[in-house]
Amino acid sequence: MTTRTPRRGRPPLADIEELRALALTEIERLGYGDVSMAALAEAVGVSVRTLHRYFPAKADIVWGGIESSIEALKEALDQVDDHFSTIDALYSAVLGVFGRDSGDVSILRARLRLIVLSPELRASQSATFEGWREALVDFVARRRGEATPSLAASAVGAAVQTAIMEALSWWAVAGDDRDVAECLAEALGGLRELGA
Amino acid sequence: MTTRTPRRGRPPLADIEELRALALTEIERLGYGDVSMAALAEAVGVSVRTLHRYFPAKADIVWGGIESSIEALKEALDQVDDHFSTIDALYSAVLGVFGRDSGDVSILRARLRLIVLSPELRASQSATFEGWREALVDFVARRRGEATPSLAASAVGAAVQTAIMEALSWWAVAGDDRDVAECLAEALGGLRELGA
DNA sequence: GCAGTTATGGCAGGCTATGCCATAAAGGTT
DNA sequence: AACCTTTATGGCATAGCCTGCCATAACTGC
Repeated sequence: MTTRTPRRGRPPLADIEELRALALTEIERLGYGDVSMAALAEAVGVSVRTLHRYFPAKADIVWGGIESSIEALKEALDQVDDHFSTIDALYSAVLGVFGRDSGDVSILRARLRLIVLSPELRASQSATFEGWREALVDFVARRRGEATPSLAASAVGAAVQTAIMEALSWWAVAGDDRDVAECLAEALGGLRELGA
Repeated sequence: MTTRTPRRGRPPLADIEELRALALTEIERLGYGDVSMAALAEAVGVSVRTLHRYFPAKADIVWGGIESSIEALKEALDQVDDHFSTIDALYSAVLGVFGRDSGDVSILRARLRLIVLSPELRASQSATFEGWREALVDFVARRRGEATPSLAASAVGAAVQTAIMEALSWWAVAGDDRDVAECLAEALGGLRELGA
């Protein structure tokens, strides 16, 4: 891709995704709040300073790991049938991203579980989280025929994101008796009934 | 009220609300991110350690200042006419808390402005914020006839809180051409139209 | 005056995060 | 080969938030 530059100076020690995978293993083993950047640095084999260069903030290790889901969400939102209502379109697109059971999604679920179960991570407001919300806001604005998102679109987009996070939270902490689709349907369904 | 205990040991140096007022003045003067706990401690005249005892976290200085709004919100939600739809009831209650122009609310607005304009504060997920959401979730659950909040109620409550925060954000950063009621109406209106 | 109680404040330490800079490792140039 | 440029690394210092521990201060009751 774009990483095909011939490189001039000293080559990096490792790929960022390798480091992330190693770090996430450690985080899942010990818990996000109970493993320090120093411990992570030792676990993945770089200095603390370098680790901070790969991941500006500790939360980025986890949040950045689901960055690809934003692109997937955007694509899914673009491909939804026009005759769906906005909320149905959102449900369909989100389910398309999180509901499938490929290996990718299995990892994605583990990451989300990590985020959802760690208050510090939920609050962290990472760039990934922002991008995700932006995608939802843009979609809502488009549906409303707005060139630039109004307050209404921003509020709805952000609200939907919150509802989705809530659904994923319940799913993450629930036993095996509920699946993602069910949780998402209930959460977004509640939103749909609000107007009635 | 409940503070009428006869006191045994050493009396506190100051009332927590006095400290909060002093600290908030300093925070509003310099900006939340640009004033350290050390600076605040000096400004209000207590040690850093003691300041941390009054306010477990820096964010609590600001968030705690709008704690009373939770009670106000709960009361307002209790008194809404039953024939209002859920979303109308929420709009009416929230407007009742934030829309009036008493001196109290003027201070409340300043606090909210502070929170809304500071990313660190928005993300902080304070106890006050949690309590506020809890009130909304409980109301939604009650409306849905649930003894204990379901996922749907939790999602809707949290989503509504997000929409409200978005409305307050726009209002806080907007010029003087929009008032709170207008912003809240647009944000919640967007949510209402979602089901259509 | 003495004991018990409560609040304060200093100190040490752990944590995340950033700036600065010397050093290492690669490619290109002469 | 020697040297320069470029890029990455890692160590050091620093700032800031937060907590535990403990000595000390201030007030009440005996």
